[in-house]
Amino acid sequence: MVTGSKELIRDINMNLVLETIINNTAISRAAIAKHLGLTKATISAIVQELINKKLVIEIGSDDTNLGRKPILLSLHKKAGFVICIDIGVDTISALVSDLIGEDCSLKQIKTPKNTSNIVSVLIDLIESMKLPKDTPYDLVGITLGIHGVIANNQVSFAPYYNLSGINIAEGLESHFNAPVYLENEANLSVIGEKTFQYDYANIANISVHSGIGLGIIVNHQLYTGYNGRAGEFGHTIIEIDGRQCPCGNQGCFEQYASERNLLREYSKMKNTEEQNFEQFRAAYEAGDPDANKIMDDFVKYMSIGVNNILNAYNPDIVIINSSFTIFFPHITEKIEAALTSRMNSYIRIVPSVLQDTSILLGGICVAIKGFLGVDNLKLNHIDLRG
Amino acid sequence: MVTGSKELIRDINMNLVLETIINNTAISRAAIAKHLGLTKATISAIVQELINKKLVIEIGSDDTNLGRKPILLSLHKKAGFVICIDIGVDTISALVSDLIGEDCSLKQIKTPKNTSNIVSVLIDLIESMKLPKDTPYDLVGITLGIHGVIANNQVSFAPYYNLSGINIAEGLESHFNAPVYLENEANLSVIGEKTFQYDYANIANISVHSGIGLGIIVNHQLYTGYNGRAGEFGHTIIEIDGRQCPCGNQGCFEQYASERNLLREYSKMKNTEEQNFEQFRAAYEAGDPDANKIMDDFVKYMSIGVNNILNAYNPDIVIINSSFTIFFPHITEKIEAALTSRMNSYIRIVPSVLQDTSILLGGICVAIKGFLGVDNLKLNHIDLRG
DNA sequence: ACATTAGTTTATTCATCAAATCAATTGAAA
DNA sequence: TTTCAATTGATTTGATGAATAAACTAATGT
Repeated sequence: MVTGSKELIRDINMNLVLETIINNTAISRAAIAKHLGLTKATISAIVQELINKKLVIEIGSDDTNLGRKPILLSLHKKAGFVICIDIGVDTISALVSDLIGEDCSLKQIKTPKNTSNIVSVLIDLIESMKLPKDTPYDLVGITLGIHGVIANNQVSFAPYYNLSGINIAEGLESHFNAPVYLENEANLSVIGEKTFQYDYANIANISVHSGIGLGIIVNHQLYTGYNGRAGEFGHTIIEIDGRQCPCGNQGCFEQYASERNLLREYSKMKNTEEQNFEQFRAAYEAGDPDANKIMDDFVKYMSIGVNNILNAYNPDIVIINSSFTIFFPHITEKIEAALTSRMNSYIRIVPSVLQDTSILLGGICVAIKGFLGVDNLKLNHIDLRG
Repeated sequence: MVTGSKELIRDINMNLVLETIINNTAISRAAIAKHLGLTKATISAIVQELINKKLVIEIGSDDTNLGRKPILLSLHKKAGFVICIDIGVDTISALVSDLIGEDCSLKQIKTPKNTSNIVSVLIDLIESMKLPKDTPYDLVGITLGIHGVIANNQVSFAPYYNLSGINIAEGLESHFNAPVYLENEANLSVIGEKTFQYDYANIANISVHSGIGLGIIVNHQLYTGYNGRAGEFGHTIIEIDGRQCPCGNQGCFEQYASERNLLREYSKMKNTEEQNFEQFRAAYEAGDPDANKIMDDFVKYMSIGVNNILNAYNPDIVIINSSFTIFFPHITEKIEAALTSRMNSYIRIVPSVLQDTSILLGGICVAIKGFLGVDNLKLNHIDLRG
């Protein structure tokens, strides 16, 4: 039970001050006081505490044309570092980052066939990376991106690899002495998009890959549902008695709109085995009518999915993350144009900007938020492939 | 911006104390202190303030077998009263209630064809009712249930009557000098169910009538989305290129599962005009095979809708409110059995208990919550037709 | 009389606020 | 060039109010 106390108000105000400093990059005490509506005395006291904790540093003064020059404050971005590891079906990707998502380093390995000793694989991976040295806090959090359902920081269901029953978090926590956060990949994606790109209160982020997942932000917070299964949007039904899905349903959305199924349809048309996305893309750009038909299907099915999201969640914005939107970003305009309901007011439908980095960047945010205690983090996007 | 301050502490703790008193019906200061983890001194001070404000009364002592007998505290349920008016397509229903949803009185009138002077119609209706007298606060809130979309406490879209552009809230507020809350009917329903019946953190409440609406509770709070259109679940698509819907889409859920459409299908089978639900019900109970087929369709379509809700929202519980569930409550078991996905873990699917009173009772809760400032209200259900 | 539980009183702590003060800077008047 | 008013930033000081701990009073049964 959260009751009111002196400690609570200090907590609230300290987090707000820290949040203000981070989200404004460089700001003075006076400006923070004005922004938050607290007195300068209060802000000075809180800032002193943050400086003592080595979370905030003074970075010189600003150029103003009247009165005493303000001392600019900034997050001490090298106070510690965080790690996100995306455990993909084929590849495990690890990203080390400072506290603002800058100065990252990436390493990738093959996902082992047998995942029973995943904890030691991850420990070896982390220890093989170049980690920042001599920081006040060192490693302050690890996030694991999982292709599956998470409940109580454990994998409760994963279709592509067997991680259920293994207590990954505890294993890593005791070895690195830092909190470990497990989260679904689609959920990390939406956190990444919100933090680095689209700072809205309510967001729906569709991740279309082999399956289809939906990351949901409600009132600035990730929504995961009763037991972590919110956003299993690929298994909503869009066709009565439709195509059989391995999940047991007929007519699941991902039997129509997922990359895997669209490529399968394309391969059928071509009477070949397993066309990959690159082949499809080349054919499409060469004007191949079959590829064109597949693209039309993608637009048609996605517009149904988007319609269902709008009428169910009514988010501020819908973000689509898929190979299709990576290579043909303007496809979202076609999807928007294909919406038929006149009940939908104008809502932005946009392609992901972070693309395949959204999971890792989202994971970085989770660990940073956990360490700093900041509710609503805003950071600048740094393109990893720049 | 909500910053920490002394007032905030008092606010938080006062609301918690009030909430504890309401939700426990009768409780002592010592028990509140234990329940909230605050000291007895704090609780005594807050309770004194609440008694001074005439919101809480002492109602004698409890029977214990050792030590001083505790003084039981209770909400002063006659400190004021609230009103909810459900503006239905055919009927306007008004309910006056004390502060715990007991001691209600109901009045119904026909909805006027022309709703341009709706404000004066509502004023006349309220003034024609027997209202409690000589209470400390008198009328403390009015909730209006609207069959349409609400944004910023105004009607932004209503399919069955024209209320857009009329500032109903302001008109009533200035006349009665009490806050007026506008809310969608499906949203009021889910608030009613949560407060009086199913106290879960995440709830999806399907209201099936002429259309299909969904009231959504996320983290104990109503979720309405970016511009109040969350839960327009009747216009999610369950059939690609399916039945034409007036909204412009093809294959909307409510073209299959709404009462109106099922009765229309039934009438077609019978080659008669406009069978009503009573006729259908009689035929079904007499074993009519056509009626049986319609019932099977309802189960089939609803199981698709429920599947989509489970995979999108993953709520703690799904509540279904319709004529079908009122007269055949066990139908929810059939709907549950018709779910085909093996990915769905066990989630309760239940018929509404409040049935057609859920809107009015939900509206009462909104006004009470607004007056008392209590976040998480729990009340006991009083059956209006008892 | 004593153990036990309920509720109140009192002194202390701590985070906020308002106001005064100190600090630093500009620019115009002397 | 010097001086000083104006301005803005940051700190210090005393007051306020709400929570706490601990001591106290109140009531009750054995």
